[in-house]
Amino acid sequence: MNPNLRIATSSASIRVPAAVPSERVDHLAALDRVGTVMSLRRDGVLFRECDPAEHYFKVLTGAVRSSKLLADGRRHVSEFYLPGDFIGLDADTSYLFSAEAMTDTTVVRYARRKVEALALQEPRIGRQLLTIACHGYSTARQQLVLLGRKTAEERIASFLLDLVERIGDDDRVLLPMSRTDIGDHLGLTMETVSRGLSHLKSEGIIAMGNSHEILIRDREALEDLAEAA
Amino acid sequence: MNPNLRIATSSASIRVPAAVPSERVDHLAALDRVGTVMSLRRDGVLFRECDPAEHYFKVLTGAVRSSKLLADGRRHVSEFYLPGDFIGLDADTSYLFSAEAMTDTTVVRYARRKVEALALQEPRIGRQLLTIACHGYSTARQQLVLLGRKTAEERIASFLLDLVERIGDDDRVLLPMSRTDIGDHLGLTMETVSRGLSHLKSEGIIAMGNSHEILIRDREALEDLAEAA
DNA sequence: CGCGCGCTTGACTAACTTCAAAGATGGTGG
DNA sequence: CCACCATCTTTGAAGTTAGTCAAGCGCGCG
Repeated sequence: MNPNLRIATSSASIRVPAAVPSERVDHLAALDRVGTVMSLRRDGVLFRECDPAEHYFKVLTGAVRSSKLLADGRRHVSEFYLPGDFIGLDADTSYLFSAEAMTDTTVVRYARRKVEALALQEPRIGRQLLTIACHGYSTARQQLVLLGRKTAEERIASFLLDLVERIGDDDRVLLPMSRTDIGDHLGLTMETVSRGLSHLKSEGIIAMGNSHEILIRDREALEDLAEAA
Repeated sequence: MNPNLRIATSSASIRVPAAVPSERVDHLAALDRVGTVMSLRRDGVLFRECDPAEHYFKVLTGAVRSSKLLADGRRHVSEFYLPGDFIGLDADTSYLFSAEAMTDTTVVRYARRKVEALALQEPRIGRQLLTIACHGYSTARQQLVLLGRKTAEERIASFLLDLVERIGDDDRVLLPMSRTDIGDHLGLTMETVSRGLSHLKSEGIIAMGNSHEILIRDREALEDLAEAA
């Protein structure tokens, strides 16, 4: 058993991710009855690529990274999951990516079998799952544009704005991930990410407390950079 | 009214895309009753980015390109839709991408409102939509790895294998799209795509009849290139 | 048969990566 | 509480991949 993954006893209220559109009410409440809350330490593994996909997860606190290794060691981080985010809907019979906690994290774990059964009984649950899947699909397609056609600095600007939106407080955000994680997410190297951030700082567009605390000083300029889409 | 888009009279049988996994039966049959068959000429527009998303579509014959323009004219092609593929599930209230026919094409058009109503009545329809959305999500995430971490030649190899799988006949495939479309899909320029194909040809890995007819001569070598994932 | 558009190829350039080293940061134990 | 060490980040210089610009080819359509 993975020592980084411990099952806690209590239940928990789960909030809908702010970014999921068009659905005001959280019909997933019924799901909570079939969910188990778990705690993971930093670098704890939720699942690995190719594991049989028997569970869905939802992040309560902390942050999870979804990644994949190519044969020669190149890594791609396809998503960062933050509080409220649902994990695993893209999986077929096996997971296509690994998922690891980037900081100490709590998640709810749902048996996939039970969720599917519930969805067939209660159309509104099915509908909610569909909404989540469509939102993930849509977000992934936006990221395709970023990786396919944006420059390094545009990618970094888009990334910062996205994170501020999701876990920022006004114009301030604490990055839960390393420069390497960001690079692997944006299709860049750690060094290019670092240089990009330094450049944004030297332009007065952002400020940094420590290297993980970002302050947006000129949101308009950042949006112009992210632009394009 | 768009002259490239004409509504035909007949109904049509719709096959499930071969690539959608884990669902043997096509519960969408009930949907056909609420669908309208339409024909589009080459370059005909199904919808544009920002149009209100009032319809879903499914390709019957031909090929559709889903693309987005950045402010300065850079273009990204996020998906190619081929016979059997369902279009529009990622959209929220507006479409996020434009969709245009790459060749003469027929599609079925479904009113989104009617589909949603059906899905709530009939859980298996909802389940089928969920499967399609998850498949799109999963495919998009695979493409993120390609754009984020693969080299030009690896991208081209992956692309060819994907197309052969979807519309190829054994080891032969007719590309319905231009080099520019392929480049905009793979995050490359037209020239790089052309050079990549020429190089694969010079290595004896593929052969070309005319520039749109590709023959896989050494599938193993192509898979090794696409590899990595 | 000729014309036009898309594809190919070549030479040069730019953006990002790689390799390397120095600078900060934060966690731990004395 | 402070000092040390490991780790992560920043910065610099050189290298590589893919992009840009430009010219010529060839297929397919009229």
